[in-house]
Amino acid sequence: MGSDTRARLLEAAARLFRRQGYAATGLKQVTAEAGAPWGSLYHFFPGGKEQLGVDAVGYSGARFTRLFDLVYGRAEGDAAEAVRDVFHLSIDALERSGWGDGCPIATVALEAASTSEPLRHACAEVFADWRAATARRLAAEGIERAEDLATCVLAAFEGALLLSRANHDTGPLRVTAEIMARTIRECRPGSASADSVS
Amino acid sequence: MGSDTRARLLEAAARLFRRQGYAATGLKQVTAEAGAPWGSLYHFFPGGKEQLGVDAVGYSGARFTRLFDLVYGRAEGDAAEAVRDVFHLSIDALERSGWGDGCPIATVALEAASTSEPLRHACAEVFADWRAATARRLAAEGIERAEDLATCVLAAFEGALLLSRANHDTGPLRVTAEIMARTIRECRPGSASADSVS
DNA sequence: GAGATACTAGATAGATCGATCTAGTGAGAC
DNA sequence: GTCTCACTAGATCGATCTATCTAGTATCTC
Repeated sequence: MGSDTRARLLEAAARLFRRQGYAATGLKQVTAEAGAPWGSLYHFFPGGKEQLGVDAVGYSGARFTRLFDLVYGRAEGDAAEAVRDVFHLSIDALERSGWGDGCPIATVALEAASTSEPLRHACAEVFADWRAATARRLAAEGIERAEDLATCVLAAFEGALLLSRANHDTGPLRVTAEIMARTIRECRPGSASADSVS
Repeated sequence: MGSDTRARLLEAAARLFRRQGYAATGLKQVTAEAGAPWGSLYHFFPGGKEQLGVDAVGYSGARFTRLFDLVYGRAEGDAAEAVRDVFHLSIDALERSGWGDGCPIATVALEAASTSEPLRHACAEVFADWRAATARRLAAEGIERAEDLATCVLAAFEGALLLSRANHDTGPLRVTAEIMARTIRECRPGSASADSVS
């Protein structure tokens, strides 16, 4: 047992979907990148391309959830600092990969939003996980309405990643990181404007 | 002169790219949707699919720039209110179209970011226009670092649109609109935390 | 009317797509 | 040994893709 072919296929698919999207990625390219025979693809993913997509989204999503939990679990710094760290991890990944490694889910999510219900649902679940991880970190600091703030933080992160990738410039990620960190600090209990909302 | 075939092709391409992305949209589908003959496509867009993509991005981008200027040019409400209005325009479009009409650029931008330089550049220019329009509106209210705040607002908008589309739920757009409106108000001169940054 | 230009119309090419199918290989069960 | 089953290997299918090519039609100029 134990052939790692399935894992290699999943990894290759995740990498290609991240870089060039779902529709632009051919299954032939996936098997070539994975060094796997064509026949193995339909052995491990009898549901074809859509199943491979769903599984790859779940795979990438889980990997990033672990990464979030790692950063959020660190002792140093407050929640604002932790969020800043997440942004800067993406900055590094973007620069190191030549603007290739953005969000592993976003492209597929947009492509599938009105096209494939299983794929869209898989993306939505990943986003929910990321949001929940962020919300827990915010709530640990006593921030009220942590769920809503986490939604906004995740949205700003995804959007900034999109802008930075499109512009080939890390500026949007850097700027957005600073402003969101300040926004988080202002939501802390005891902050001057924390309860200016209700 | 005066055949509107080119305009119909552009409109159909923009609509399809918005809904299902660049790679997933076939040129056959574009001509069919436009009611245009196949031959006309390469007559008006000799550069093929890529030129059609670049032109469609510019077309959609200009249309939205006009829409932004319209909303931002209104007399009623402050900048925070205006930004809120932009978010809610998208909420309406999303609901009316059954989650189809998101950002007309974002999907293509992500697909092209590491794939087609001309296409990526076209998207970057559109984003720059949108950011500039937002920055002007913010600066008109005396907000400092309006460019940076506009970047953040645009990022949050794009990200919230992505999340709402993936979740089939306007919640992320609504929540993010409120938080960004508050953030803008806190950046106004005279606000308690306006100069707590430097 | 003649000729040039702009556009329409669609056949066709050649490549590639996702998916199915058959045949073969290899390791473990008994 | 041999039976079984997980997996490999790739030929093959029909559909669809982008792009090119040739004709034909309409419209304007002169």
